[in-house]
Amino acid sequence: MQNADTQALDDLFFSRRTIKRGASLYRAGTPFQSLFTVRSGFFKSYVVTEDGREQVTGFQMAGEIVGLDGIETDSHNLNVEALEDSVVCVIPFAQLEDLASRVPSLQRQFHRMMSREIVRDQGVMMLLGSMHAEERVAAFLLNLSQRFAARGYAAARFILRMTREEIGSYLGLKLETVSRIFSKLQQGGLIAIDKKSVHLLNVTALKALMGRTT
Amino acid sequence: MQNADTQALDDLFFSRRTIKRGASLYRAGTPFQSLFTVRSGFFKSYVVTEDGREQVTGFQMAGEIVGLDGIETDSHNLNVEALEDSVVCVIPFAQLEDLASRVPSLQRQFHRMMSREIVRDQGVMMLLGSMHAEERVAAFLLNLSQRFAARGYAAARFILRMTREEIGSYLGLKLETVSRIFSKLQQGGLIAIDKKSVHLLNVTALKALMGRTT
DNA sequence: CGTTGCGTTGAATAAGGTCAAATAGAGTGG
DNA sequence: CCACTCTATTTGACCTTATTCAACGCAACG
Repeated sequence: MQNADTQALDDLFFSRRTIKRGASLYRAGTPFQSLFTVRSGFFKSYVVTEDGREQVTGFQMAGEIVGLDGIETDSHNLNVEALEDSVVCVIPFAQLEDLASRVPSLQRQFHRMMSREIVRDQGVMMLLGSMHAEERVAAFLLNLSQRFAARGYAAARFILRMTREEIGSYLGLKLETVSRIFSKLQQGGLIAIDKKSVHLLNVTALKALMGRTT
Repeated sequence: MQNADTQALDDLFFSRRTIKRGASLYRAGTPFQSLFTVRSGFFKSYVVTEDGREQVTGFQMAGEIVGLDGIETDSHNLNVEALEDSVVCVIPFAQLEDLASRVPSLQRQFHRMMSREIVRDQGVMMLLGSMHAEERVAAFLLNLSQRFAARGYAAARFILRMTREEIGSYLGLKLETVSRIFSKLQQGGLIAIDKKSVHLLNVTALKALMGRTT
């Protein structure tokens, strides 16, 4: 969802860090020191309960920010893992706060970014709380599409970096359900999907699916 | 979830505003100018989709903060409504930002607060995405209990300010399901519930319910 | 009192979940 | 390069859970 907002931060040009596919950017419980903006690649963030259940809370792509969960307690509350080889820009938080207090526009920018994260999460709550499986999957695809488009990638054709299980976890569905719905959408001619590569054929119909009053 | 954090803000002592039961503190789409801390009373926040579905995104009680959703776009994304006659403290945001940039501890406080909101939302996502109806209700009661306790009220005995339908919306369940689960928990001796007044009889068992590996 | 909103409960139904099997790739080591 | 393994995905059959529909009770209120 973040658009040009992170630009201001990126321009500060802090150090970079490379994270290999499957590796963690940070883990829950570890000390919080920096925020990260994704330069390239793809991440998932998730929480794990005591009893071992894992809930994906979001996917982050280039241009988006990661780490806001750590500010509250000075230690991270989420796990963030690269779904492909990725590069992030490291923004030491102390430095950012200091700078923000002296540059009002940066402060503003930063606050907007946090607020956006809150609003985004509430959108997910909406999705999880009041949509049916099919609507969730449609919403998920459209959201990805929109984010890719916002970054100059093709809106209608993209690669799913995550597994069906991760999608399911994010959407509050089982992986089989996700798979079935993909198949169904394909049969309906709304999308073409082969493994990880998706092609949105009928965006209008997908949007209609989302808003259906079941 | 907010504890003494809002204290720093409250101490700034901005103007107050009274909201009658059923009245809105603010509505989605209206311009954002201020944050609010709840001095007394009880609120619900919710979003509405184009097709009219309503999703409750949270309940706010004394000591908690409201309005963070408005920062991003300078207009509110949520609706906030009083569930009983309430009083809030109005904090003009421009003033807060200005002050924060000059008082590092206040800046820090404010950032923590936003981060806490993000973490809280992710907790709700966990709840909605990976818990069963019974676990959700247990989690809901325990969460309320904990928040009441944090404010010096009785942890085991409190009044539900919201209807079954609002609870259901928040938990991603239908009101009948919520009602049934209350009845079941009561039969199991975990709680005593009569209309809006709840008494938690076996907190340990409720916690166990939450963490069950179904 | 009648009405209205909220809550409870039962019976039937539908939506997703679970279990299981088959297939297809991707990555690995020889 | 090939065989082998492991993981991801798809699909079917069946089952469980929560929803839907409906009836009823209760309390507040004009």
